[in-house]
Amino acid sequence: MNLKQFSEILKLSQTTVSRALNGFPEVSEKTRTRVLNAAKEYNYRPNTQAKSLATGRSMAIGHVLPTFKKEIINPIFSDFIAGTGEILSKSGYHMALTVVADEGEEAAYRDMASKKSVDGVIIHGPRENDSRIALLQELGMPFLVHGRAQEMETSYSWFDVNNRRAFKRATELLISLGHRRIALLNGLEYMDFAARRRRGYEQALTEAGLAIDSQIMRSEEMMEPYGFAATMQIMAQPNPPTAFLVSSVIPALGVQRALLKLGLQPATDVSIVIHDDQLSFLPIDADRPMFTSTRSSVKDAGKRCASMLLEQINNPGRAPLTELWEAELVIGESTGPVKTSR
Amino acid sequence: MNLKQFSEILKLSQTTVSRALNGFPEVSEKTRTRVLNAAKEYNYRPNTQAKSLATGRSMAIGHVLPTFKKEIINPIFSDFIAGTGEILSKSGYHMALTVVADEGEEAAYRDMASKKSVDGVIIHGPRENDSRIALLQELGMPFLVHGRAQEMETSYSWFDVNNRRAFKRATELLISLGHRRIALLNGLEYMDFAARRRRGYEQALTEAGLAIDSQIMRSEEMMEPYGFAATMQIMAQPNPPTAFLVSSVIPALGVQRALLKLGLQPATDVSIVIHDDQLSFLPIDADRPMFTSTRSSVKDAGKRCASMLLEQINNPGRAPLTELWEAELVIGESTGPVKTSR
DNA sequence: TAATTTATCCAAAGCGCTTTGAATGATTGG
DNA sequence: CCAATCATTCAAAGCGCTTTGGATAAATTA
Repeated sequence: MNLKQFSEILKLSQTTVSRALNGFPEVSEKTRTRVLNAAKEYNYRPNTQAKSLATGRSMAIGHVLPTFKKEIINPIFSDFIAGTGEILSKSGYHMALTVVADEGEEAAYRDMASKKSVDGVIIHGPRENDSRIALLQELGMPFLVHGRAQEMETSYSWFDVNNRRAFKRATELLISLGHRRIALLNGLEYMDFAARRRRGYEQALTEAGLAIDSQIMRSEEMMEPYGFAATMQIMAQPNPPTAFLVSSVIPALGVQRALLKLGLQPATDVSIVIHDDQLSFLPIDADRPMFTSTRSSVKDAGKRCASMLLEQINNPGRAPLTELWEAELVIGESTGPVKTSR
Repeated sequence: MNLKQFSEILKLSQTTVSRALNGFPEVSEKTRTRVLNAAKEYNYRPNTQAKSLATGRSMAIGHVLPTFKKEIINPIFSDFIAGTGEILSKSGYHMALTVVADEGEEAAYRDMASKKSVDGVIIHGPRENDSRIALLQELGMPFLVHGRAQEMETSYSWFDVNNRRAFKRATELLISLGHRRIALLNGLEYMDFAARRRRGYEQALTEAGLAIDSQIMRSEEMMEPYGFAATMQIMAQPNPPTAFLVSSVIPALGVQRALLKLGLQPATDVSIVIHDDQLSFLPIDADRPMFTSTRSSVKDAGKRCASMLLEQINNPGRAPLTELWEAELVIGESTGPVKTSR
């Protein structure tokens, strides 16, 4: 059923029906309810593409997912879009996903822009001086960065968690518990968030007069085996750390596995602090949190990002929006005072 | 830049340009290359909605994601779409995601159908006698079910892994290792795949003349704490099992954590077999697999589902397509012969 | 050479909607 | 009672593409 047929049934013009459906004031309440009821009865809904063509708005926001190295799509993504999607659907938007190989990323954005297939995009996992930002600005496509890209002169809209501060506080917590050697299992440091986390860690160490030792620092993709392998290796060193700072729950599970394999008890023998994105499938806070963590819900981040992007789309002229959230420091069962050496 | 402007530059009609771009034979090779080069030079790409409106095809396939209980979006989903997206983009398709609350699911499908916003959909996580199947058939929307729904009379296209067989074999393996009490930590059993897994497990037990004991069977959402809590509780029982069959890596990590906490060694004290969807962020097969598992890549499943759906879309008349994959049984480090009791 | 075929190209209609500009009828004021 | 205002409604022009049904020129055949 299309508008023409539908309006013939109602014995109204297409104009009136369209206006009635879209809430314009030039139509009487009586006819509006008549139209609305009939729409429900005949299950009439305007064709998406026709509507988009006429209005010039696609009512979609895009995510470009590069199958970054090893063809991984970050698991954090499922939680993020759970949040994003919730907000978007309330505004009648949906999400368009495009999966591309690393090289195809720029082309994918150009594609979206020239085909006008989306009204805006969310940029994930910004790197230093990320080229996507300049690209989208050039294309005139509204966008919001989930994270930030350092060393950018131009201003743009972003949403981020204060990763530096979070890791600084986490490190300080460990220091206050008496730990002097603290290992860092970071994410890939060409990712902006990981770089910031490292800076926070180093700041705290420096301010406490502790040395920064690259022997106990790692930077890799945040997977379980990474946590395991790195821990096994680091703990085998002559002067092993008494605490670990880990960038995500996933590798932290590997750390835990390694410690237990080594016969070491978390908290008593070795402390662990993690950053927790509160992934829905890896909740760590059943009753008493399993890990001490700096936590910030990635799903909530998704919600906020969606709102901010919509804001941006609906007010094209406006200045960039930025927002920085502080992570919460939650004490769990994985930290304790350093063991007074025999 | 639109087609009109673009064709004026080329001093050709819109018809010819359109045909050149879409590979129709009625245009000379010379003009075709001229058009193609110009398109690249001027960065011309046809407007998506206009094209869709004219052709009647949206070049999108839809995923409806219900934020099922606890607002979880299954982490398996990220890997699945990594596969799906890869195939789709090769064919010029993209994915449209809609996140809905449980109740809104049917409405979301109706919406897609009447708005003609997608050319087909993939149904995730089918339940018994799943109502979505009848709905989509009624709506005349091409679809493919990832999984199967039992007790459906009508035929439809599906792709599935032989979950029953996989769990039967896994159970048989444990039995052959001498295990007589085997716990099952299943997913939610109103999900078709989980119900089938349970049946496989029970079949193997029955055939071996072993009792089915609901005391050592659980069915819950596959999260880490579930594995932990269930294991702690089951192992505290009078006659604890000597092996665990676990539905996913995620709860298996919890099982492992529990065992280690209880001072039990996997394989030597308690055997574990899991089903492994080969999630990219939880690879268990670094060198020697950490877990013995029945494995089947969910990403590959995503690829195959995409192909099958496209097939379905491109040949509207054709009979439903079905495909059943066998999971691979991989021996890892988590299984061993039962401990001969003291 | 005239008639036919073939290879190219094009004008215009149509996809289903929104929106402009105008028309109609009802209401009000003088 | 007529003019002016207001509230409703509508016809038709677009949005940017594809595609039908020619038209034109070149190539082939008789």
